[in-house]
Amino acid sequence: MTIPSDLRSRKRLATRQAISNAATRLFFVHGFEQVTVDEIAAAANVGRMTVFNHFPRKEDMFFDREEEGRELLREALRQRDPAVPPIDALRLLAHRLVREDSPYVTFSAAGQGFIATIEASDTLKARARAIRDELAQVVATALIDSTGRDAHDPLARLAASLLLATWSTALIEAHRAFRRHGDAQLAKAAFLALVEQGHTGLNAAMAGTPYG
Amino acid sequence: MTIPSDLRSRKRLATRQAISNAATRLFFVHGFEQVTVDEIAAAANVGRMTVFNHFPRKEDMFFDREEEGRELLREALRQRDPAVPPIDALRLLAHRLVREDSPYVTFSAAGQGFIATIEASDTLKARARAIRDELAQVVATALIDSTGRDAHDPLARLAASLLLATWSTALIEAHRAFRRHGDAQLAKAAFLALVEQGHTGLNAAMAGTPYG
DNA sequence: ATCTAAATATATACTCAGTACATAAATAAT
DNA sequence: ATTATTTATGTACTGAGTATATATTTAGAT
Repeated sequence: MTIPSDLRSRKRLATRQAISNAATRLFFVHGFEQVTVDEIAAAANVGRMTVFNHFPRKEDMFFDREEEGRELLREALRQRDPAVPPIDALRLLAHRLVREDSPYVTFSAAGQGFIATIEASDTLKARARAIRDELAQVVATALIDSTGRDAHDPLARLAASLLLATWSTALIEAHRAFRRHGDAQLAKAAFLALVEQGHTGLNAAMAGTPYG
Repeated sequence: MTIPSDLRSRKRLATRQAISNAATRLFFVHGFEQVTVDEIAAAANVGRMTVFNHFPRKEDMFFDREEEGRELLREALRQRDPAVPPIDALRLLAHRLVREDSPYVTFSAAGQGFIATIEASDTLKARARAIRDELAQVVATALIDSTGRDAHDPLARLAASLLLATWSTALIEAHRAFRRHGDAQLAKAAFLALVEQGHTGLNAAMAGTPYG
């Protein structure tokens, strides 16, 4: 067992990036289903098998950076002020992301292309839903960990599910608002307004539980 | 243009049923991914193309009856007492389904097999999520129709999304409860308890809006 | 009953994602 | 320089889904 040297991992990362970039560009232009893996391999100047070596599924080239989102949620819960209930910590995270212009809540032409590409493909929509459920699982686990409740507590899963439903709806609707009015500030406001509305309900649902 | 006669549609339906039955049985026994379309065609005594003629996607053989669920929601909203807010009408629907032993909220060994088969397959899980989103869309549309609000009202979508998140979580957790305790009554109680909890939040989120 | 048109079933040949397995090329470590 | 390990890639396969053509069955009219 040897620690991977710098040159090797940098080369590997470069190859991965080349593939991801070529793929994303092609997906944006022609649509996900219209681009074949062979075309991506050719565009990235690698063999077809190299593509699958880095990305087990075609969708993974589009949804790179999944892990970041997961880590964002985990961190926010881990580093929260103990006086702040976990769910509220995530509400504050939403505000912070907007304040700090995080790419997750940035509305721009590029972002529209990203969303439009997803909306135009059943496969990408399916993957987006799967990611939403994975994030809900992360939140549920974190909620359980930070309250010391039973690992199978259905309440934690309900809270997590409602939270992710709120966030994803808020994101989608904010993108819709941006598409209609072309105003990024307005879209951000719409995002936060829906997050607040959802969290109002979430707090009510969890009032009197350890998650409230 | 001729109206399809009885014999024809009965034969077509019989073929469809034969395929669906053969497929579902094979999926239960061997798992979704392990069964090929060729095997299904053989088991149902039809040609391979006939399978795709009736079911565009392999998953469709498993999730037959989708339309029923959609219609159930639409009907509940259409036939509701005007004094009852639309969201509450759906809460009452949940109770009615349990009271009337609807297959959707019945917990049994067969139901367990159904859920277990889904849980064991990424493809089926993806389809289940897609159906959840389709139902959310149905609810959102119905909410908008029954209140006369703007067709793009983000609040309706948020409400629908929270509602479906609640229901699907409640269903999954009830199945988990049944798996652990083997008690159908307990599972039903767990289902209703989570639905109530979710709707408490939903009502709070929608208080002061036309959907409350 | 026979003929015609429509609906339904099926055969053939294809595309493309993803897998299994083998091998080559590059890099690390001695 | 040699050997071991990682990374890239080639070949051959499986299986879902599509396109298209054809056969078979049923409906409806005369």
